[in-house]
Amino acid sequence: LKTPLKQVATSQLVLTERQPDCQPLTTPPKPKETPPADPWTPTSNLKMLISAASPEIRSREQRRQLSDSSSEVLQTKHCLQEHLLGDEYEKSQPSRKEKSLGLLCHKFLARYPDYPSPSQKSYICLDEVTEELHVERRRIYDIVNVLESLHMVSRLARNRYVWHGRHNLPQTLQALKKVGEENKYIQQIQMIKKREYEHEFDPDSERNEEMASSFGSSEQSEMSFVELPGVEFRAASVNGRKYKSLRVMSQKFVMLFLVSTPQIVSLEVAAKILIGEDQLEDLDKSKFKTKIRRLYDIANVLSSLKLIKKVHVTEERGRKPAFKWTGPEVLPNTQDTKLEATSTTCSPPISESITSKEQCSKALFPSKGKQNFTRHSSLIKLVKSIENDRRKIQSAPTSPVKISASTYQSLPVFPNTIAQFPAITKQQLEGQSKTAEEMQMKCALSSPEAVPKPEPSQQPALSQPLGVCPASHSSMSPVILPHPQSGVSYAIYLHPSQAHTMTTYSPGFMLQPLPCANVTGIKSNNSKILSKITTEEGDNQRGPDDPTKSLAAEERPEMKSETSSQRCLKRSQALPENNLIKRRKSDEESLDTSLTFFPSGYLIPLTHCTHGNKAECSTKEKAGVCSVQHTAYSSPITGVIPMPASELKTVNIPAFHITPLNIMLSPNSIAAAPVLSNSCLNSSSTSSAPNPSSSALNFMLQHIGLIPAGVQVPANPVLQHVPVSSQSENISHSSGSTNVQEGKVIEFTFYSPINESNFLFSLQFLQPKEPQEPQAITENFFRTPGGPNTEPAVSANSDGTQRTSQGTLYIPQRKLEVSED
DNA sequence: TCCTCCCGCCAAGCA
DNA sequence: TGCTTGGCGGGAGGA
Repeated sequence: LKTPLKQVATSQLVLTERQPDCQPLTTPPKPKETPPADPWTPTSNLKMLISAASPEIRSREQRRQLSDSSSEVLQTKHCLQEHLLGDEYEKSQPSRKEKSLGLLCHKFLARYPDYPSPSQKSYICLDEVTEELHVERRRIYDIVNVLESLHMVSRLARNRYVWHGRHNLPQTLQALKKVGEENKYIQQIQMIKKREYEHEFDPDSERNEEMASSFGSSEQSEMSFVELPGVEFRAASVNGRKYKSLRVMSQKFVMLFLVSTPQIVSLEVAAKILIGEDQLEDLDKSKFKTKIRRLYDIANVLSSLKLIKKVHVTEERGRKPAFKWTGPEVLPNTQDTKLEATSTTCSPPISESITSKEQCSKALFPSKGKQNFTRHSSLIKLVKSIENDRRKIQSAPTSPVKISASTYQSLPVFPNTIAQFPAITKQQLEGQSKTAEEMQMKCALSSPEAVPKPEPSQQPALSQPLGVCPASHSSMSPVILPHPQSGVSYAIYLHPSQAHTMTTYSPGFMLQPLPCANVTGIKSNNSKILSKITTEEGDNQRGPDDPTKSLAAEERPEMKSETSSQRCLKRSQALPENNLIKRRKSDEESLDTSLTFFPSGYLIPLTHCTHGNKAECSTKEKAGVCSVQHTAYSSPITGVIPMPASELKTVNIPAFHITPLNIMLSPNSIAAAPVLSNSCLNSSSTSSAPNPSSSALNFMLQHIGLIPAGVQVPANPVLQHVPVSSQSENISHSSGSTNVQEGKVIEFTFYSPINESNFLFSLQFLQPKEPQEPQAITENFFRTPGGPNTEPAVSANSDGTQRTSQGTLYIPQRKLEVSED
């Protein structure tokens, strides 16, 4: 371990002290010397305590100490300090040069080894760095962003980065070179130079238009971050800012060097190219100046990395600042198959569909090999979604420790591609045709081995995702997957008629532990589609007379490894019971860690299942109904088939859970029953409406896309019709939610800000007394009047509320014009 | 004078 | 509401 640089180090000192092989693997201790102007007085002691308590104060104080010499500020300081803050203070202030980003970067780099041991990860805590380097966070971000662009660091969590050193540099440079070539930066540079030669840079519109068209002809487009497999891009910002961030700019800048011959790039040319990519129409001076500023920032960091060196090029117009590449030579790519660096647009440079497909697939599903790639532009949405998820992970206060690439890829079942599954499936959904739907239904019904792959033409570049989707992909609804050790079953419900959702976006596709053994599937009236229910228990759980044994065996491949389930269980159990949504989100965000995933359907775990833990479900062949034979009692679960708001999709909410008693909807975990156009269910009174479980309700609404994630509707939504309960409530649940009497039907409308529509929900809480009744109820409940193969009709009430015919809730397209009630 | 780039405002996003 | 992150441009230091 090497002692870090002293704060007062001059640039020369920094340069001499920075040794490439120094290996400070941990954050070095804070330098002991105190600024001469800030002696250790009671006041300063107090200040220290205060600043220690608040980063903001700390930062402010640092700012003051470093640069604030105004008397106004000084008056607030200790008299002794103030006494010393005169000339002496100013003299003690580092000069502008000493505060340069390049020097700061040297200091920063000196803290970490160029090639850290893979076994020992160096973590970067921004707070520590800013404190120890006596610098504002903002400056550290500048450095880190550039380093991130070279995959020398990666964001781990809030305030926390991982130091990779230069291990990834060759790969990164090669990838950048490839992307640069594909983006035809050489031509752009030549074009700009040619123009400069012919004319001075002229912001006249004509010239700009030419330029714009030229850039357009070169098929430039917004480029996003070039990633490396295993070095995940975890930008904090998931919005558009990311795409003009310092990271991206830095990569582009490096690309220019790598594709140029000689490897000298002037700031002006670089700025023009970067501007040209971003906003061709705004090729104004201010933009140019801003780009130049940023390029200086980047160049300072790259210079500190000894990748570039400042030079000057002399042209007709005089001396111009430029930079020369002094980094490692990047060999040309001779084997494209080995280097999957693609333009983020992916589309223009890669013309062949297969290539494009493969590349995009690889971009989504990086193999373990040393492949470089960028993301296909068409997948930016997916990437955003993924990054959004990831960001949530990293931003969470309890962000998990980053999983290294090796860990990532050594997960028993899922590569890190799983983390992208929701987005992938979402993408798939958007492009789905009916044929695909049928195929997916078959897929869902078939064994894992028989999972049909979508037609390439329908889902270009995504067949791979499907191919690698978990075997559970083929799980049909509902499926009980017991947890072998705990006896807690996992279940997934998927309404047969919604088989197309099997591969569609399913925010809640992860499994939740379902501590319930008995589940009844919902039979669809669509004869073509059969529910399938399986149970699988651990060997120590399986009863000898398990009627579903064979089926379970068939489904066994769908079970993810025990470790996955266990982790899921543990994680889930560790979370508060009453925080379903958070749990779901949290788990969802942890996809890449350990969870078992199901492509569709989701669960609200039973919060109370203390009696039974064995699933003994018999598959009612073709009917897909699992009758319950156990005497175990448990709370029902709710399942909702998630669907995209972008399409008019049917949504079935079929996850009724049948205990030996009956089918029922948990009072504390609402089952959103399909809307009945004219509620055939009992309804009469509007008083004393039972409150649906807030968490379950929100869970449902969020997952069917009616409210954004994170938005919570009150526990008592707008209940419009509250049918009278036919039975007295005798189920109690510990979640604290209002008890709901069985048989009670709650009908309420909900205005979805996302869809800008009103939706009418009917919720029924059932608890038939006979075991067989639930099936009938279920069937009735989900029977579509039109009969099999008939799509339920959507009806709009006069008030604009979207109603569906029996059994299905239709979610309208976004922007559907319905009255907001 | 102009290059260089520090500095910090402020917005976005998230918890 | 507070914090993190980072885009952005004013304007100052230095050559």
